[in-house]
Amino acid sequence: MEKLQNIRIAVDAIVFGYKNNDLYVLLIEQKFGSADRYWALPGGLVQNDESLSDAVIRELHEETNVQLTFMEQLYTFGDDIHRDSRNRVISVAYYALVDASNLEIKADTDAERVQWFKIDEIPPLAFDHNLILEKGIERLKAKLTYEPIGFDLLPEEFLFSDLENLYCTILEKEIDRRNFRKKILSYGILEETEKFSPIKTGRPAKLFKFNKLKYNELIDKGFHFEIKFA
Amino acid sequence: MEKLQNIRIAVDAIVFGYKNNDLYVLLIEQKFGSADRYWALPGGLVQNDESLSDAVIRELHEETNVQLTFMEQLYTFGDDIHRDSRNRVISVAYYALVDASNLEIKADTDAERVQWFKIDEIPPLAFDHNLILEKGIERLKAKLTYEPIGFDLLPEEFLFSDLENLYCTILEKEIDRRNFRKKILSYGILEETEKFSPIKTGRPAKLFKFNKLKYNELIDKGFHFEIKFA
DNA sequence: TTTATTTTGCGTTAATTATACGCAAATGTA
DNA sequence: TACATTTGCGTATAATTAACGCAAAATAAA
Repeated sequence: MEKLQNIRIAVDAIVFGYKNNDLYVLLIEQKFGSADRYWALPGGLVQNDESLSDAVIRELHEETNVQLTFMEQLYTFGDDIHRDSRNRVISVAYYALVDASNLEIKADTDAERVQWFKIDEIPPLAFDHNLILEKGIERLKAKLTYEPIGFDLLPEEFLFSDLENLYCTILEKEIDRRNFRKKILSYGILEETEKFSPIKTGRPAKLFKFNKLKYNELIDKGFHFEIKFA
Repeated sequence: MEKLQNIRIAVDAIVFGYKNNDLYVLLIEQKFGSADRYWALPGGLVQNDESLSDAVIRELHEETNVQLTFMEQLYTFGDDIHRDSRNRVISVAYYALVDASNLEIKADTDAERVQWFKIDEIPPLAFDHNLILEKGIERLKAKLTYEPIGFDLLPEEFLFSDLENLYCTILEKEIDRRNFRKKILSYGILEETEKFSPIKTGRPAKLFKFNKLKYNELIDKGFHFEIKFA
C-alpha cells in the first residue's frame, strides 16, 4: 500500500510596486536561520483551516503593511521535489500589486528585514524563488497588455505620463506617447479630474482617475482592453 | 504553537478530445464508493517522491491509454477548504489535449468506468470538478486564440475545414472560412501534403500538417500567433 | 521682457490589417 | 449533362495602427 502522504504546502507572494519610474519587488530576509541568510519572497505554510488566498493575506500582513490593490494566483511549484532541501514542500505562488508611491512597509523586526528591490537588482533568493519571480514578471508583462492592471500600481490620481512610463519600463519597450494616449482615451475608461500635477516643469498636466465602474460596464458589453506595441 | 499541517495534495486532469466536430472531456466513475457514484476528473493524491506533472501522467496512465499531445498546469484549487468533505485536500489541476480521432480508451475495469463526454452534456461531477472543468474550458478557449494548440486536438494530417470547424465549435463563433484560411496560411506554419481527403463529397481537399519546427523558428524571431473573431 | 526649454494635448496622413464578399475549379450525384 | 457541394483563390472596402507635426502652457535663462 501507499506510504502516508508527507508533503507540506506553502504559499509565496510576489508583491510588485512601482515608484520613481521603476518596478520593485518586496523581499524579506529571515534572521533566525543564523548561518546562511537569504532574501526570499514573503510566504509560509498554509494552516489547516485556512484557504490559500487567506494564507497569502495573513503572511503578507505578518510581514508587511501593504495594502493590496490586486492579487491573483500565479502558479504552483511542485515539479522539483527538492526545491526545499529539508522537506518536500509544494508552493502555491501568488502575485499582487500595490500603490507603492506613498507606502510604508513595516519596520524591521528582530526576526526579519523587509525591503523593496528593483526588478533588475534582485539578489540570489532562497529556494526556487528566483524562478518564481521570473514567472511572475512574465505574467505581469503579459497581463498588462490585456487587462487594465497598470492602474493598480499607480496612485488613485495619476498623470498620463506616469501611465505611459509604467508601460514603457515594465514592458521594456518604446511607445509613441501620442498614440498611446489616443488609444487609452478612446476606451473611455479614464476620468479627468480638475486637478493638475504639482510638477514644476513643462506644461501643467491634468490628473486622471481609472473608472473601474465604467470599465466593468464595458466588459459586460464585450469590450476587450488591449495595449500592443511594435 | 501551530498544529501540525494536515492537508492532502492531489492532482486532477482535464483531458480534452475533439472528434465528430465536437469537443469532449474524459471522465471516470469510481465504483468502490458503492453508495453515491459520481463521474469525476481523473486524478488522485501525489506521491511523496513524485513531481506534480509526473503524478498527473501516472494517474492518467492508470486510468486511460491516452497519448497526450499537450499538457499544462491550470490552477490550484484550495480556497474552498471543504471541497472534499472527508479531508482538507488541495488539488492542482492540469489540462491536456489528445488526438481523439482514432483513440482507444482503456476498457472499463472492476474499479471504474471511463468515458468521453460532450462538453455541453457534462453530468454533475464529484467535489468541485464542475468548477475546475469550467475554468479549463475558459483557458482552452483563450489559449486557442493566441497559441497554436488547436493542432494538438487534430490528427497529424488534417483538412482545413477540420481546423476551421474546431475553432468554430470550441469558441462558439462564426468565422469566414476564406479569411480564416488566408490568415492561417499567411503565417507559413502549415505544410501542404500531397494527399487528399478520403471524403466523397465536393471538391477534394488537400491534407495539411502543422510545422512545429517552423513555428518555433518564427517565435524566436518575435512572431505572435493570433486568431481573432468578430 | 523677451527667448529658449520642456512637456502636454490635439491633429493628420500613410501603411497595414480586418471584413465582407464573388466566383471558378473539382469532385460526386441525380 | 445539369446540379449540388466544398475547396481554393481573389478583390474592394472599412477599420485600425503607426509615424509624425505642431501649437499651448508653463518654467528657466538671457
